[in-house]
Amino acid sequence: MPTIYEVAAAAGVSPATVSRVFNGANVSPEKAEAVRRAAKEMSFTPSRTARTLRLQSSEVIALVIPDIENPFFTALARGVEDVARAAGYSVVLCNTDEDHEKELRYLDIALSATMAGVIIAAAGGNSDLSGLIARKCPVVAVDRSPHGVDVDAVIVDNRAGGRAATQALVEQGFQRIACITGPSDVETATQRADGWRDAVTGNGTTDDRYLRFADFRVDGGATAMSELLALPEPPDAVFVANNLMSVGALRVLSEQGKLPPATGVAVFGDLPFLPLVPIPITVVHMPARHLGTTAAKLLLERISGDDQPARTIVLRNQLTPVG
Amino acid sequence: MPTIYEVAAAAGVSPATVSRVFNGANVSPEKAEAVRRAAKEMSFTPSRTARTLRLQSSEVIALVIPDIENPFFTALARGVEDVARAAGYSVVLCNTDEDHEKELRYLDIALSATMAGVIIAAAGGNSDLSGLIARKCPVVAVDRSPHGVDVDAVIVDNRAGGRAATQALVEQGFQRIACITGPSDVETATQRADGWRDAVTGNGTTDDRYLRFADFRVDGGATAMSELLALPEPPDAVFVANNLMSVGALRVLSEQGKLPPATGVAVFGDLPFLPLVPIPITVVHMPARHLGTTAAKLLLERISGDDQPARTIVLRNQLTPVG
DNA sequence: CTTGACGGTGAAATCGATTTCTGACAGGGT
DNA sequence: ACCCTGTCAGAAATCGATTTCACCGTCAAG
Repeated sequence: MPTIYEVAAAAGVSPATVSRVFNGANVSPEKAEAVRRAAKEMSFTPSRTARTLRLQSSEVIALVIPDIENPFFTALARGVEDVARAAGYSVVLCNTDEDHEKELRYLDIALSATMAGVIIAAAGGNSDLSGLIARKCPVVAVDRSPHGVDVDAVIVDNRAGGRAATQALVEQGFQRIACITGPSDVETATQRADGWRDAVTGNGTTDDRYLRFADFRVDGGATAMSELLALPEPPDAVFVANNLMSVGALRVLSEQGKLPPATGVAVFGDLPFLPLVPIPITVVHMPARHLGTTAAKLLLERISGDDQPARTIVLRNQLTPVG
Repeated sequence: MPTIYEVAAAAGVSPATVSRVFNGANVSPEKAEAVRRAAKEMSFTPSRTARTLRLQSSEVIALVIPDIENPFFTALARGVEDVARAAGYSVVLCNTDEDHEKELRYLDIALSATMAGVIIAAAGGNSDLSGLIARKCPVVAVDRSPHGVDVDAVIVDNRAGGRAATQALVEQGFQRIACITGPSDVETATQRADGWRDAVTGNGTTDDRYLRFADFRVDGGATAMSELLALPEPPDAVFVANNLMSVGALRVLSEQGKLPPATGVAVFGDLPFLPLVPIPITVVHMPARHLGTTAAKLLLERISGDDQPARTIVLRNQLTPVG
């Protein structure tokens, strides 16, 4: 790894001049050319580490997500990346696995590596962003807005989405509509369940025996579905609050020969890789990529010094009717 | 961001002592305690940037993949992450989008940030790893082994997998077996197609009109399938060389009412989120996570100084029969 | 009582880039 | 001829941690 000093020596100038060439300051054409030749010659790349240390900031933003294997979050990541790259920033992806400890570790890294900012889909509700806030590190919450701290957030209207999905089941004539949602300490999970409750109230059984808190994963969805079907009076329809759990739920329904249209199914969030649509289910489409691009834009604004009070942007979901 | 100097001042010791406390060198219990108290008090975190600059290496490894939205690569990423984290390393994910320029940029970053090592699923065959090699930066190739350079690699037997998948179609009695594979400059694509050719030779039409080079993406798979079906004598079966393209291909087959078992379908690689298995297709299961864990282990060995000649590890695929 | 070893500590050099400060020099106006 | 302005370039300080080197006690062996 050649350094700026070696390049300077080779080009017969001072390190300061080399730095100026690479940062677009005023340098005479001849010296600039000499520097560029020497740099190319020895394939010199300025050390980001040294640069970051000196400037106390880097062009890297951290994207902290709870589950890298969920297509929703990878689509979101693509959105973030597109915007960030266009602005000259690199994105590093941090997978927390819904684990607060891992999350905290990554936030620590973001700080101690003086990253430019953080976009976070918090694991659980009570993520500790206090360190970032105290250090004035720009933060944008996405998909889930953490409890208690006031930061920019980009979310969807979970309650309205849950309500609309459930409402669709009501209109299809189902009577006992169950709900499988995520962990009770995750805001998106409870809000979607609230939407379900809104829609079933007065339109069927609101009985909380039909409500299951699972884990936003395939197996959790399957387990919850099995439990529901084992009830004395099993539900005739189910609203599943995320994409992965719907996979599990549908598997169980399939095993028991109760696939739609026998059972009504509405899902919050899409599964991008279904080769065909053999089964009629209602889907609340999530603008995953837009969540990412929007969050990235907000973050870039903050990074460039914008310090207006925190904003919350609510994107719209779209309901795909049964088809 | 408090520095080691401020902690030293608060604890009444020298910065050297603070450093020693945090790195487990010999320090008297009282001073150590004082340092720890002061550090906690002002919630001090050592600057990774400074540390990295001084040590000329960081505990971060870069994982460079061509498509973060492909479940295969995210599963692989999980594997890498599990092993890396257990060894105290952080993983940063770099998505190249099959773009050589982006890839080169990320490799440059890895170098200039003095990362501990790189695991790369190369975009296209002729990725330029020469910079890494010249700088002796540990590299492990995964899934695809780059052309021309001799580095550790963890791969699967693509040709054997392609042959087995196609052979299964032969045994099911299909006559005109087509092949949809990836870009012709990606090794995995051509090898899988070679496997197809092995199996169809003498067992049906080897006509290269039945061979399509697509892009390893959903839409590419769909387009290729449409073209194949539009042939004067369309194929009665198809071997699709990756998971995403199979989604597109099956969509087209569905639209034309030619879903399996009417058409034979065999796929290299799995789609994890199929809620049910309504259609009988043959799947070559890829050990994605194992590819990741194995690659990470190799890399860690290299990082800790192992300099034996490069190795190639070939993992086994498993054929899931029609079901 | 001297010598050597050793644990504990601080001062200062170091990693590689950026930037301020300063000086040299050229050109234009009076 | 003199001053002022402006451009270009180098010396040196700086970012924050690590580590070498030197030094001081203390204690044990001779």
